Amino acid sequence: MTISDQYLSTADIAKQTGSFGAGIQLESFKAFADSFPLSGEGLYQNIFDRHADIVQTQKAKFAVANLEKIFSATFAESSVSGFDRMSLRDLSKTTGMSMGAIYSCISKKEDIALIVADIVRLSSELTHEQAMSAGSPWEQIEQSIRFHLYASTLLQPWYFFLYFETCCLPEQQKLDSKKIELDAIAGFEKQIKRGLASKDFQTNQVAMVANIILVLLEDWYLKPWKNMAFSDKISRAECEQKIDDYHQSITSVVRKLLSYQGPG
Amino acid sequence: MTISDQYLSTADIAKQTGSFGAGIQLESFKAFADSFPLSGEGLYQNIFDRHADIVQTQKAKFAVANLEKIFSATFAESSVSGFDRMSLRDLSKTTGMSMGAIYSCISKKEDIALIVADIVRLSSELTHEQAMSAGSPWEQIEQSIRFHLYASTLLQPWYFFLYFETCCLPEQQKLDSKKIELDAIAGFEKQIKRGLASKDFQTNQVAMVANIILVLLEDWYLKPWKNMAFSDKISRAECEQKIDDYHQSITSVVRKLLSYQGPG
DNA sequence: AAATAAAACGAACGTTCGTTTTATTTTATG
DNA sequence: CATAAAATAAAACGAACGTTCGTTTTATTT
Repeated sequence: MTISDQYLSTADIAKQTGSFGAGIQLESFKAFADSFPLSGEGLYQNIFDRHADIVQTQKAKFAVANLEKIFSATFAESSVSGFDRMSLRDLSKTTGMSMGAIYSCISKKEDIALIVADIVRLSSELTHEQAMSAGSPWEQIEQSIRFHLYASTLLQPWYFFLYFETCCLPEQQKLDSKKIELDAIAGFEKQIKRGLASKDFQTNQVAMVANIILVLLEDWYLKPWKNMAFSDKISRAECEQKIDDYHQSITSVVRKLLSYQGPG
Repeated sequence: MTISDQYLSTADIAKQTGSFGAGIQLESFKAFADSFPLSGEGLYQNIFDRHADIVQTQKAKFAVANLEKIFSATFAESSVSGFDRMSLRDLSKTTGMSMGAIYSCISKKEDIALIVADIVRLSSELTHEQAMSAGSPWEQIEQSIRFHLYASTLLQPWYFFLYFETCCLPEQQKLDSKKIELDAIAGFEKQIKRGLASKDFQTNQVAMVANIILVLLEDWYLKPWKNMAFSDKISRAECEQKIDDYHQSITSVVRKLLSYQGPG
């Protein structure tokens, strides 16, 4: 059994609760953030629930607060110097936690990276599920891009970390990480082909257009300095505006490449 | 004086020799490889010349052979585990060199990353120079893309390494690395604006199109598993074919986005 | 053959890291 | 207040790391 197998996928959770990925709102970024299960406090509550074997702290209240400290500090430090160079002694200082406190949230340093990989995988599965929902081919693509932008904005440091620290992970998680990307491209290809079949789209570069969508989505969370949507200094309204602008840019390009003339 | 300042730029070299970046052929990949100064043996000879302060081995013959071993092994190992995790003891085993031999080519581990940053910067400057050459706006863009594809194919492990190991570098080199990307985008924007001015192109998404070109070029050397152009198993002719196919894909997309109807 | 200098060797050093253990104190909650 | 959970601070451990350096090998010249 690989490590990625031992945690429940969204499909498993859906079987149990019937509602994990359901009811996610796309009307606005605020509505999305409020309904997305991996947002705000819910994110760390999810980690606490999903990784009970790793997190030794028993009370959710303490675990959630400390996990937030650990991951925030990890992202801040490793985005500058890399995960390997971040020592747990540094982490202890920047979080204000003792070594003992850190080691009651994780059992080893690598757990931090493993949990990030798990969360991003989970988020990607939610994104992938949404892509299967009904609507015209164009609506589907537009909504998928929106979902991906919203999710990767909320989880920007997580997506960023997984992309650049993949080589810190065991072999299976490396493969999982690559599979996330390939699945995303395959999803867009499928949507484009559907539009070709219904004569909504016209192109002989299905793979290329799908790939462009993906790399533009990656660009969003990998190069936050290109857009300033992730700064703490801007308001949520400004952030929402930037996301909408970028969404508009991508869909405009894709519309042109798919020769889509219809509404939307 | 920053470290990047202490090595000659292509402009400085051009002043001295008048020919470092001149005469690079774009007719075919083979012609390019033969005329590109950072290709084959010339690459390590260049390192030996440019970094005489680092490389303590005196005879070029030995230095070139050992530098090739060191960098080849570094790229092989660090693309899997990352530069920080690659120990110099591993490097000693895989290269068959002793620790002492390694330390007569470099003065410290970080030198390896610094030299990679220098070579990629040099290659990018050559690319940037070429972009200034004459021709119609469309020819210029097409040629720039071709130059970038050829150079980043020959130096794929170098470009790849710099992208993923930037955080292992000192602050100045981190900034340099980001500047390379921003300059490339700015270069494409300039070319697009030129085409807009001459009415060859038509778009209201200059920055977006320039950015798309860049991320597609990055995709080429960052995700070699998408295309198999970097495998040792394929012939140079097959490799050239794959580059041409990808070049065709990019230019086709860009032509569409710039509404370019003319020849080419 | 002898001399020389470059190159290669590899054991050893000091440091840092992840991790564990210890004893003690603080905090939350019934 | 009582008690269990949580957090603290400090010390210690062993493994692994980058780096150094005295020595040996090799190639070339005298």
